[in-house]
Amino acid sequence: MAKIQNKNDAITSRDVDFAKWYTDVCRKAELMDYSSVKGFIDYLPYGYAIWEQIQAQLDRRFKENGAENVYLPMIIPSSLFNKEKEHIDGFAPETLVATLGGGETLADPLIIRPTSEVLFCDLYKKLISSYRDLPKVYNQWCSVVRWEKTTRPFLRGSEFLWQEGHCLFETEEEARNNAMTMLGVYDEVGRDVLAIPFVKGRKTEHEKFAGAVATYTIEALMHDGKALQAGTTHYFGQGFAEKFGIRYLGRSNKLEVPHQTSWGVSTRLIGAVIMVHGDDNGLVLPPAVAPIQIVIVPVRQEAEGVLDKCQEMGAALKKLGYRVKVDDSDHTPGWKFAQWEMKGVPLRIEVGPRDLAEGKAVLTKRVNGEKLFVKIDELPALIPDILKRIHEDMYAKAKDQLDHSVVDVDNLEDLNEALNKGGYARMAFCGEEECELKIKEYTKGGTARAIYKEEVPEGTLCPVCGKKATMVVYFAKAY
RNA sequence: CGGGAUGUAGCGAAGCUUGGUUAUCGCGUCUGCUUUGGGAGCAGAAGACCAUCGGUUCGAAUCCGAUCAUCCCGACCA
Repeated sequence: MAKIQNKNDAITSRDVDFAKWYTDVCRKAELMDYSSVKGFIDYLPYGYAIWEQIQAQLDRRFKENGAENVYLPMIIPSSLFNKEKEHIDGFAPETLVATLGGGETLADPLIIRPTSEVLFCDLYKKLISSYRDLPKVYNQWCSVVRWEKTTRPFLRGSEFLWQEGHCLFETEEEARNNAMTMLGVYDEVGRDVLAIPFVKGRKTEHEKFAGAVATYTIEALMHDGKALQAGTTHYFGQGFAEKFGIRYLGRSNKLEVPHQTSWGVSTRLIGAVIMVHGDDNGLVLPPAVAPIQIVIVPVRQEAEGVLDKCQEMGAALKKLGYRVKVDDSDHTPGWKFAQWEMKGVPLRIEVGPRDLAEGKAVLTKRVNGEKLFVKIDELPALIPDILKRIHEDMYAKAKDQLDHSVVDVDNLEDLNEALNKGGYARMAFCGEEECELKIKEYTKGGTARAIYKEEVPEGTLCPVCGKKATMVVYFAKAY
C-alpha cells in the first residue's frame, strides 16, 4: 500500500489548481529555476536536455527541407528596427533597449532582438543580387527578449529560446509553399516526437503577425481546456523586402522583389509537453524527447548480482542507442519510483533478487502505469516496440482529449458556454476584427485560434454582426 | 499595466497583532548503525546577514516607507 506522501514532495493536484500544478512540476522535476531578473529563468540540465532533444528533431527536419543555420547579432540598431512601421508597431512596446555602451550614451540605441526579421532583411540585402542567389532558406537558433508584463516558465518569458527561419523566394507560390511545408514540419514533430496533436490553420487578420500577409499556426489543447499557440509560420509577401530594398535581377533581366517567409517555434513547446501529458504524479515525457528514456531501478541492490545485472542491462541498452539511467543511489526503491515518475521517464525497469532468480524484469510504463513482465534476455529486442507503444498511447490519449473538446456552435451564447467549459468551439463568422473583439469581450477572453474552413455554405451569417460569414474558425481561451 | 496574495535555512512553514537574550518546527543534507518489491527507522551534527534599501526606536524578523521578486485574477503578447 502506498504510504502517506511526504508533504513537501507532493505536488498540487492538477484538478485542484492547474496553475500551481504546472509550476510545481517545473520546479520539482528540476526543469528550471527562477533567476534574479523577472521573467528570466535558469534552465536546469534536465529541462535544457529536453530542449536539446526537441532542437535535434527539428533541426534535422529543417535541413531535410533545405534550411541552413546562421547566427546574426542579438542587437538591432533602432534606426534599422524603425524601418518597418507595421512591424515596429507590433513590437516596440515590448523591446528592451540598450542606451549605454562603455559608459557612453549611444547615439543610436541598440534594441535587444524581440525577433530578427529586420536583421535578416539587412543581411539579405547584401547577399541577394541575382535570381541565382535564390531561394535562401536560413534558420537561426537563438534567444529573443520581449519585455513581457506577466511571465510563466516556458510559456511566456522575457527571454525565450527559439528558432526562427527566414527565407526568400522568387515567386509567391514558392514562398507560400515554404510556409505550408514548415507548418507541416511542426505538425509532424508534434505527432511523431512530442505526441501532441494540433489544430492547425491560418490566423485571422486580427491574430496574424505584425507585418505578415498570412500567418499559419499550430494550436495545442492543454489539460485544463485552454489552447496554446505552439508555433507559427508566416508568408510576408514583398512588404519587408520592399521596405529594406532587397532586390535582385530576375530571369527577364528586370529588378524584382523577392517573396519572404518566416517560421518559429520556441521553448514554449516544453510547456506544451508538460501541460498536455503531465499528471498528478508529475511530468510524463514522450520517449523521443525524454533525456532519460529508461530508468533501471535495482531492488535490494546490495543483494548478490542485482546491481551487476542492472549495470549490464543498462550498458546493453545504451549500446543500442537508448538514453538509460541506472539509479544506484542509496535511496529506497519506493523513493526512486516516485522520483523518476516525477521526472516523467517513459519506462522503468525494476530488477530485484526475485526477478533475477527467474531471469525476468518488471517494466512499468509511465503513461498509464501498465506493468510488463519480460525475460531479461529478450529485453533488447522488445524495447523498440514498447517505446513505440508508449508514444502511440500518449498521442492517442491527447488526440482523444482534443477531439472530444471540439464542438460546433452557431451563436454567441453557445460559444460562450463551450469556451467556459474549455476546449475548442467552431463557429462561422465574418472575419472582421471588430466582431472578433466583440467575441473576446462577450466570452471573457475567447479568441480566434485558427481558421478551420475558408468558406461557408451559401447564406451563412456572422452571429455577431449579422453580415455574411466568410469562414469557420476555431475559438478557444488561450494561454 | 490595474486588482489581490506572498517573501524567515536547500524546501515547506511558525513567530509579526502587543518590538526585548542565543529566531522555532518538519522535510531535506552530513555521520553512524539497522533497512530496501511504492517516497524507511533510530542516534548525533551542520545549516539563517529574517528579500533589498532606508526610516522610527535604547533596541526591529516584528512598526513605517520605497524597491525587487514570485504566485493568482484581468488587460497585452510566442
